[in-house]
Amino acid sequence: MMQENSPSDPAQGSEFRLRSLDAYEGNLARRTYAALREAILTLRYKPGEALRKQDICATLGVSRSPVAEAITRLSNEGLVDVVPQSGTFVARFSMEEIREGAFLRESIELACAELLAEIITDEQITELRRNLRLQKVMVEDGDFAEFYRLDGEMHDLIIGFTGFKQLSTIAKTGWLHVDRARQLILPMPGRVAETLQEHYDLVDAIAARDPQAARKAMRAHLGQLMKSLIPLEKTHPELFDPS
Amino acid sequence: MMQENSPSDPAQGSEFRLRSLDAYEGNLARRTYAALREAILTLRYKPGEALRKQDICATLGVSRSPVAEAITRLSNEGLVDVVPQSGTFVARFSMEEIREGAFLRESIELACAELLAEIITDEQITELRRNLRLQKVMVEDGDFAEFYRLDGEMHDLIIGFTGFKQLSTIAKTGWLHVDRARQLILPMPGRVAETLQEHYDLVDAIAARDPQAARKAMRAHLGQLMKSLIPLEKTHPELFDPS
DNA sequence: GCAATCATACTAACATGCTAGAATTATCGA
DNA sequence: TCGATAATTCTAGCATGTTAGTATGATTGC
Repeated sequence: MMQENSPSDPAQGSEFRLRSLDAYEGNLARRTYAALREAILTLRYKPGEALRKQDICATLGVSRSPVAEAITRLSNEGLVDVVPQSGTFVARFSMEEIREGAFLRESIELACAELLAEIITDEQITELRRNLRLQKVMVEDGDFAEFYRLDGEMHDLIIGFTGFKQLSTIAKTGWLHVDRARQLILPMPGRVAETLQEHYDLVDAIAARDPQAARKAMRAHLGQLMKSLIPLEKTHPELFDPS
Repeated sequence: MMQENSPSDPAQGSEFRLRSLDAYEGNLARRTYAALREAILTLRYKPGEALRKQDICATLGVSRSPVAEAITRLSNEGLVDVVPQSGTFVARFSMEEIREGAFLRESIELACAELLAEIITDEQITELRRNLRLQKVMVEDGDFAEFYRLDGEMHDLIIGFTGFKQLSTIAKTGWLHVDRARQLILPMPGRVAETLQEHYDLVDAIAARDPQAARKAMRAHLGQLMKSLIPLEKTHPELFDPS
């Protein structure tokens, strides 16, 4: 099996890319997992790149056990590919997986929105609206990072309001690949404003207790996102699975 | 933390409950995971029971490493609860988790059925119908185990026909808790016949390319299942999470 | 008899040694 | 010069030693 390193980064071995473990919580294995996951999702580890266990151990100051467990979890989530007796590689993008993640999230959130239209409380609507107001501020200030954080929080709120505890985790796991790909897109002010409007439409539909409209808004929203992701396969072919 | 063993089985230590690893495939860790998972899902390991790593190692003839990795995976799926520095316990049933698993699957399959209504091919419809004919035979013969296997296969087919590769795994992971609880229900011939009819309705709706009808059929199907699961909390309180 | 304390026997979590197999590089033959 | 082969150096996977924390049972003090 051959899986070339990026030829551009021969001397980046000294790992600046992993945050210290005490930025996270849990046991060593869980924290190691969190650190690696973040580095992969933010593209500090590049798709196709080999993951050197020894370097990771040295950088984080832990033994191979927690690192191995972390890699196993990442492998289960599809963020890394493990090749037996050979190596572990950061998974390349796959438009197929991205579509699948988006479909999964759409499935879950459509179902949640539909359910919520029946059971949502006024306090919960207020919380969603508050989140939207914050989003608006971030768009005005051009603080895209915080906007995306609030975006994620809003989706979390919608799922969480159903009362289901694990659903959000599952939705986010599927969403990982989408999130990683989204890092490649420079946020365009105009597009972000549109996104905000889509969020308004979605919350309005839920608040109006109109499942059909909520479905439509959710569809439109995710459809727009996919439209922005599809060109990536052409512009960054080296980051994608040959398929 | 206190988590009493079932007082009824003091001497069942000798593990008859795990199938040999060569019944599965993959590396040791994966096979160990599969063996434990099967034992838990078939209730050969009872909810609340402590999992003794040493016994498992001895029974399967492997070291602690693959067992530890297997338990980590089971923990991620919610099938076991790990108490740090204390012990690992087979997760008790939780009606909340069961509802959530059912909701997740419903979300996914509704979305799939809706999508399929647009893209399903005649060959795929034929395959579904063939599966139904087999189901009918099993109902006639009273072979409930095989019926349930075909049931699962049918759901897999529906999801798989969308072309998404991972979706089925996710749906099944959420379904785990439901599946485990279902082991407690004695299949009643009458109910199984009804279930078969629900399957017919579902496939008919998809084949007729009628998303609305497909949604309705799927809803009805899973609603019936939940109805049969709810009484379990009363009849087997010791297997459920105190909540 | 009963509550508090202590010793013991467990466990998960972590560190590390070992092995087989794959990729890479070096060596050799033409 | 080039292609095949052999040696080296990687790796994942597995086994096992070690540590720290928890639950349990015995012992003590009253």
